[in-house]
Amino acid sequence: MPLKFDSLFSVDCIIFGLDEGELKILLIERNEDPFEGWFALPGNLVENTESIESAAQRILYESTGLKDIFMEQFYTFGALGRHPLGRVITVAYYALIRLDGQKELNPNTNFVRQAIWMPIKDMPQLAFDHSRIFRKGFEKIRNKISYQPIAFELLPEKFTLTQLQNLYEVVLNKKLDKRNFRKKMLSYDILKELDEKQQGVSFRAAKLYKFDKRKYAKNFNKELSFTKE
Amino acid sequence: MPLKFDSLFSVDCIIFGLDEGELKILLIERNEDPFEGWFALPGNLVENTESIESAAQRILYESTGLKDIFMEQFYTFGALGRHPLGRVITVAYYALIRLDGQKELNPNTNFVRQAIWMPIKDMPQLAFDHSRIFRKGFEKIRNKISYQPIAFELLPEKFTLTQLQNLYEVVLNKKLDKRNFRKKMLSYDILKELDEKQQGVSFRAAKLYKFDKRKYAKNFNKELSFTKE
DNA sequence: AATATAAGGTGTAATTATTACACTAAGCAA
DNA sequence: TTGCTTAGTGTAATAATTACACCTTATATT
Repeated sequence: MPLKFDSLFSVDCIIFGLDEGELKILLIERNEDPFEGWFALPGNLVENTESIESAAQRILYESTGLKDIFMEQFYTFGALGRHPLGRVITVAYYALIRLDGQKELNPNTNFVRQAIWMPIKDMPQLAFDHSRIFRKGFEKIRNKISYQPIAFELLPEKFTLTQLQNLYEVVLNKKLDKRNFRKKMLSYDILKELDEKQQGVSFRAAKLYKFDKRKYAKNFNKELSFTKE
Repeated sequence: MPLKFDSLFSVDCIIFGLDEGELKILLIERNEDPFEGWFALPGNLVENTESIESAAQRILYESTGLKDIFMEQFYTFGALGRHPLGRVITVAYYALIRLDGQKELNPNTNFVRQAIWMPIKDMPQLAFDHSRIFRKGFEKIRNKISYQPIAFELLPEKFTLTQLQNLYEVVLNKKLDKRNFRKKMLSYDILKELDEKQQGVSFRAAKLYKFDKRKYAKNFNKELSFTKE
């Protein structure tokens, strides 16, 4: 095997989470060179005995303690200068996760100093070309949320329509009309209205809803459009 | 560099062309093992001194003689068993090209026995996991043609509205209404109507149009929707 | 010259989707 | 009881989509 074809490759993950209505992504602080002390996307080299998907799962687990997260591949980055130590091609994944209460992060590999949830509005400069990867991934979910029911993966199982609308507004970075949003969302008939209300709020409590996978599967071979306006 | 991270990786290309209204893709017949004598997508290993994009260009040139084709990356395949000789991860690209008259193919590398234009309706089983790659790429352009002006890259510079409609019908695999198609397409104001007509047809000649990049750039930051119906 | 053939080219009405817009209701807190 | 905050609701105007059929024009044939 001639050396000129030899390369390393890696996986990098953009993990989105919603914390009190604020969109965050998971970053690690690097504990080794290059870029020691910098924030980066969780990622590492792929071994040649594992599939890319399972590498993504393993690396995420080692960096953060999180397990069994559904991830979707979105792009592969291989510019020549992207890694200071030589040719490393990286396959980028994103995932949307439900934080609910527990969001402790427990990295268990020594090249990670800590893992944190970073509000996307405060994103620092990242190591390597990770800022670019992040922008491309964020663009991807912004686009995807408009026609696929991925918002529900970020919300708690039971949510109010206002929470749902806020999420769309945060991701799309624009205001939506309350009446139109509700009318449209309900018209798709993919939500189940529960007999429950929000608890512990100091104002009129809103009805809770669940995303109904059954209805969704029944009503949509074709795509939705959640966001024209 | 520990051996367990060592991998090879490659680029595979799906090149679409339109030949007398028929959609074809470019295949090579392999001249060496594994899969000697099988048809495959043009592809090969990426050297560690070239970017993925330039590797795609180089490999396409070696396999077919074609140069300076715009290619877009769409997915990376890395299942463990996908290559019989070991771990090879492949980055897949597609391109749409204008065949016009000249469509001779001149492979100049000895692992390619011949390169041919294969009608997509006659696609044979391909080497490696290339059938799967093809399906995913075709799905991608089918999706993309619905909201981006990529159809024009396949057509000759001057085309009739019927040719344009036929292309949409072939890619989307459904009939469209002539009046509605024309109304909508013209409403986007991205075509330039020429003072010329089709030549050499044995029936009433149709007006020729050009895609007008200027108008397109002016009229669209947002996306089109060519195909609801 | 007349006719046949084949595709080019065109409009309207019904339906559906999208947008803009503002007030009352409910629950809690002071 | 009053005030505060968010929940929840409808309508009318506009725009987009769909369904649908006939006349026109250029060429080829007799």
